[in-house]
Amino acid sequence: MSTAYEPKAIEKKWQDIWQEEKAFAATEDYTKPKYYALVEFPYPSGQGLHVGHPRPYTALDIVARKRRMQGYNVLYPMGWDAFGLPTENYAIKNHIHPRIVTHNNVARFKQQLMSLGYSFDWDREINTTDPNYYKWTQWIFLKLFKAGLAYKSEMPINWCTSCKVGLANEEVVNGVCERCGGEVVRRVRSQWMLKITAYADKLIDDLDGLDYIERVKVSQKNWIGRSYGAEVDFSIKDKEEKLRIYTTRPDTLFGVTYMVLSPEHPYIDKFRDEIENWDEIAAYREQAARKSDFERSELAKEKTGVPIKGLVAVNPVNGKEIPIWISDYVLMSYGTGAIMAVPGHDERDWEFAKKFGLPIIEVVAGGNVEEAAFTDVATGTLVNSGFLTGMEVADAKKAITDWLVENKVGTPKKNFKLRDWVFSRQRYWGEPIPIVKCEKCGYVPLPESELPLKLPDVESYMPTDTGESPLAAMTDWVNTTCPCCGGPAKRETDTMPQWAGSSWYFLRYTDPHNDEALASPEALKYWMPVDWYNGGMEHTTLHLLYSRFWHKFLYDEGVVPCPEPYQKRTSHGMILGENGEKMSKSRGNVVNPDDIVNEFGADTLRTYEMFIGAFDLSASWSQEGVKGCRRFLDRVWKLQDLTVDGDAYSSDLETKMHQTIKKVDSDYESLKFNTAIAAMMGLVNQFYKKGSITRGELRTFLILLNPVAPHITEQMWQDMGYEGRLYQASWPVYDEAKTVENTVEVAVQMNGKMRGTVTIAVDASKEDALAAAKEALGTRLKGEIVKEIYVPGRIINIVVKG
RNA sequence: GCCGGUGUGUCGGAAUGGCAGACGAGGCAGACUCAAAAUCUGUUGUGGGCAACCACGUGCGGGUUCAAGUCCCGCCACCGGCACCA
Repeated sequence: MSTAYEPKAIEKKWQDIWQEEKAFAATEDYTKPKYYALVEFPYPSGQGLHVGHPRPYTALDIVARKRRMQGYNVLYPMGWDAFGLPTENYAIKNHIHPRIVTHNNVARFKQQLMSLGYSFDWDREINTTDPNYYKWTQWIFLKLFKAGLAYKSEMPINWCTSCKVGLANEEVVNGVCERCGGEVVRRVRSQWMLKITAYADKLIDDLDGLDYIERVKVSQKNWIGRSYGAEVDFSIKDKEEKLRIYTTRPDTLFGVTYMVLSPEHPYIDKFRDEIENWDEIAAYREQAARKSDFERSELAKEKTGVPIKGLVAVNPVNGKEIPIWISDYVLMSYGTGAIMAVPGHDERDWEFAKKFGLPIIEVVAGGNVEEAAFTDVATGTLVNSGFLTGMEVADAKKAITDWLVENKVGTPKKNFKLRDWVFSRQRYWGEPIPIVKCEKCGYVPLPESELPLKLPDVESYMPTDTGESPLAAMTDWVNTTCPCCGGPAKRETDTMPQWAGSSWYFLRYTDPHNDEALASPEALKYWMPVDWYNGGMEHTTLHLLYSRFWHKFLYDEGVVPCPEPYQKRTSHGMILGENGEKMSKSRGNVVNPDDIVNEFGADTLRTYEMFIGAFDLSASWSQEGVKGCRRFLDRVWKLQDLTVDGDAYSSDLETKMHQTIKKVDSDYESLKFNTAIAAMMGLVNQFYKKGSITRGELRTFLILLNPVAPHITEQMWQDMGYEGRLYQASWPVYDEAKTVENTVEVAVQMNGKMRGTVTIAVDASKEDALAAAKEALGTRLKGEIVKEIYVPGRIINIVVKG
């Protein structure tokens, strides 16, 4: 009899052995085939590890361990995305330096991750707050600056009047500060911006060659929001200036009945003297300016606006004079800040026209424009549209665009919803921006030799009243000399956002200790791109887009060897509390992974998290389910007592063995860990039913289970006296021919309804199969047979009439 | 409103158009035990029938097919994201 299964007695022991033997170190042998598996590195929060973390980590740990057993040189690294607001706020509240808070949190996280037995290569651990790391974050920023992709711009930010602090959009809830409930207003500040829009086309087009799950691609495309249309110049009566608009429906130009300017449109001030109802316009504009984003969207349903008296636009296609309105449903930040309104074929324009009694002209047949805007572009023929009348929408678009170009009143134009990236934070705990401002020379980049520009060790990192970064108070640090002219200059006091460090960290893992470059060209050439990257859906449009942007830029600069950082991207679902709600302290449904490891063991936690359900869907925690997985591992442990001699598979289980290898192998590849584990549970049940397992069967079984439950299997491997370590074993292969039984149970149906089963040879002829089926049906088979269907190995269906 | 996702036993969840409910949990019955826990064995969709068996059953309504949880059309509910992008 074996001793009882005691995870505590074996898990720490094997973790230490693996560490000592450098079992999972990626080697520098660039002749071997490589595999780079990556999970998003965590933000080391003060709460410690959440049970959500192990889900993706275990999933790719399974893939990494399997790849090693398949002979790959595997890179599976881990690190810390440690700059950020929560640490800074905690530091302020508790009067501990953020560096120390980070250090403590990282230590705790690392200890917790270690206790789960992940095969991370800990020699490559990185930390975004390490000056040796952020030196290269700053280096990339300088490259962006020199390439003209980093620039300063006036931008409104969210300002909490009570905390006196700039807030991220996510920190503004229902128009008030998330933390104190204080009023949030918009303040205009000069901010560093990154020109991600310069890569908008590539960020969409290059998705085609990538193995990303479809919904990630769709989200990225929608976020970038590319549209094709035309810019058209409307003349303004008795004026030289043209009113330029953007439209995706130039084909509807004959249906324009009015124009709308955004309240921020420069023409309003420009033509102030001509506007007869200036007071009314000014009042509307002020009202719009006062609205927060929240209020603007709340009031989105009810359109508001004021006609501008004294200005009249002229439609270039037919010379018709049309009124110009001002309304906040037109945004200054998209297109030209002005639109042509076609109420017959645009829902917003239709709503506005109905409210203010403006005319509606039908120019595309197919709907009833008095009832609703007709926006279908697939069907419909142009009417009331001069030379376009009679054309289909697609043809009309092309014809009118040609006409606009020919008559020099418009051009084809492509637009994006994507905005440039606001890259400044008025905070202490982030990477300093390596720029100084000189009165004479303007914004001057620090020379590379001065990197890293370290965060000064301030006494107080409290936010200031003025909305400036706490760094601004550090006059010794701020006042410097200009690298260009040597005159007095001031350092930039804003820091980078948390997204900066995570936008290139996957490159650093390939060569984490390099002092000469962010990574050596050889390491990058060998390891990149990442073969499989898994992370949360919440990072689809921010982190994933930002890091692709940086990578593409570095590719254009010749720093990295490939245009895309990640070949494959998958996403995991959330783990919810037992009540099906998101885990949170206030709901009291938080499960601490440490407790599960203590009570059941790391292997049980790993197995359960993989068994809980489909990997990409959210799943509710169940303590009973955890117990079931522990019970399974107990049964695995006791297989040792059933072992009999024999390196081969026993004849009655041979097929089952080959089937299970095939199933587990393919399920691990397609993230179907729950069914892989179910298959292994089924196999264990068979061993018990039979009452014995050969050494050869157990050996294969241990390898299959190892990626999920590495400690128990490694221990059993040793106890059974198999050669070497289990982590060094080779992944088993199956024989396709041996995955099929000689005889098979086939369902028998009559008129498509189940009537029983027959056991026949797997390659039985149709005649034999039908004969067997008819015998099984016996007297129940009556009436005239009209059709007989036989799908070998699957089903026999006899269709009768009468 | 738009985009994406999800609806299957008591619960978590399985099912290349081919035996719905694998696997796990829970329940019930039994074995072991003085007893309980643990463990082991059996059983477990609903209704009818002593039984063989029959009928019904994958959110709702239609359809295609010899055969639909799966494909098509039209809805409903819930979850997540975006929100006047011309």
